[in-house]
Amino acid sequence: MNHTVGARQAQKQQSRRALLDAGLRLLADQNFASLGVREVTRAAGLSPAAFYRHFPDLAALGVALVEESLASLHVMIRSVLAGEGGAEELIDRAVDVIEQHVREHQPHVRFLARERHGGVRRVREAIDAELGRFAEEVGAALGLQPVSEGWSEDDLRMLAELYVDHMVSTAAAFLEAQETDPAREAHIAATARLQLRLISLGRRHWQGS
Amino acid sequence: MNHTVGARQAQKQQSRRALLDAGLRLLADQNFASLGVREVTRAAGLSPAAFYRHFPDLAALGVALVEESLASLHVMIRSVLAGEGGAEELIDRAVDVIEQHVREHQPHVRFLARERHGGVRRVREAIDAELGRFAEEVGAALGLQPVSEGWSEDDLRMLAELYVDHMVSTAAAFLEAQETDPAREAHIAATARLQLRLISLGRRHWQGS
DNA sequence: AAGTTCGGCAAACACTTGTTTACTGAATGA
DNA sequence: TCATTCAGTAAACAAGTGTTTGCCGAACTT
Repeated sequence: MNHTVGARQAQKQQSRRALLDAGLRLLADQNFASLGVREVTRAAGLSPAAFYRHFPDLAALGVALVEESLASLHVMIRSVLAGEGGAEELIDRAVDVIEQHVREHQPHVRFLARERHGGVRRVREAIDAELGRFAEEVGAALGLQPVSEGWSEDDLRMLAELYVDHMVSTAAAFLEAQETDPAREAHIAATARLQLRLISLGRRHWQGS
Repeated sequence: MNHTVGARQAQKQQSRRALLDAGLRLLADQNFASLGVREVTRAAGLSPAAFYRHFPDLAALGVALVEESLASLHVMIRSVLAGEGGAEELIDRAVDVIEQHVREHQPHVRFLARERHGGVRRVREAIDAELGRFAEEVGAALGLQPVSEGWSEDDLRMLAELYVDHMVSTAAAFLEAQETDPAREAHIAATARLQLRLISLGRRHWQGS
């Protein structure tokens, strides 16, 4: 939608990108609340004042990062639910996709994990709202599966939230493993698969609430 | 063990407590990494230099808080597993106890939720290690239940981790609800109960991995 | 070609920060 | 009673902070 070009806009976008990237890079080993304007601009190669040409606040930069991070999440969920196959195939694919996603978007995922319960309210709420919409999307997709015949709206939502929470926990575990003990990754994946199988077993025997 | 008295020691312990309390209070709306020595001592009514009579580091204070927080968690788990009753009663009691625990130890729980993936490695690792031991305790308790006949060690551990992760997610949800929309608490409790019922259903039909 | 817009800069504002220093004075022990 | 211990203090250190100011000069518009 925003294919305004012109050397002016282009360079502005470039600086904005530099700020976002610098922020994300710094967030590798500190949390958002302890980030500083000067720190970010220094890492981006800009002057402190330049920051305010792009964001009114540091929190605004945080919200922008949330949007970026979750856009990639929505892409991910679709690639899981899109394919064919039974429960087993779906579980395997889901865990694979999560693992790969964490590897490829490590900074974004870490940002989400860290700030989900972090100290900056606006960022926290943005994440929670988006994870809610995420659960809704999962719930709708679950409703289309044959296994869900006879399930109420509420029960579907409950199940979707269970899946989303499990996904978040798994992603966080992958993250921690990748930066401290990569050998654990396979074990985490195996555990996650078993847990999903157990949940899907409970789902098949569910009689409604 | 430490019933050393003497007016001297007593007052020192009192100051230490003041520092811990002040820290915990400040952590209500910021994360640990952005905490400052001056900030804590100011809130505790001491001079900045006094801090170093008690802790070498701010991280040391953080680790002390982790220990406090998790002691109360272990007490909690025992009070859940101690009682009698079938799966349904156990689920109801578990959710009740979590809800009550979050209410009574809000600052500690928030601290754990926030710093579990927070920016200070030493604190993060202390929490993760303790949650691991926690899962172990749950796994052992699960193994004693009749439903677990024929379950392997690994499968029990997998199930225990699922329960612990679920407990953490639920606690975090209660926390968020309590400070933004207390009316949601009942709904969260109901959802958590349903999810636990679904898991326990899967558990009854589990054939082993 | 002349005029306007505006992203970026250096400098200055009034703070806050962690940590060390030399000190005070009450509790302790001989 | 007198000497020692030691939790707590005020003051100073150099270095960091967010935000505003006036200005420059390249990119745009007319």
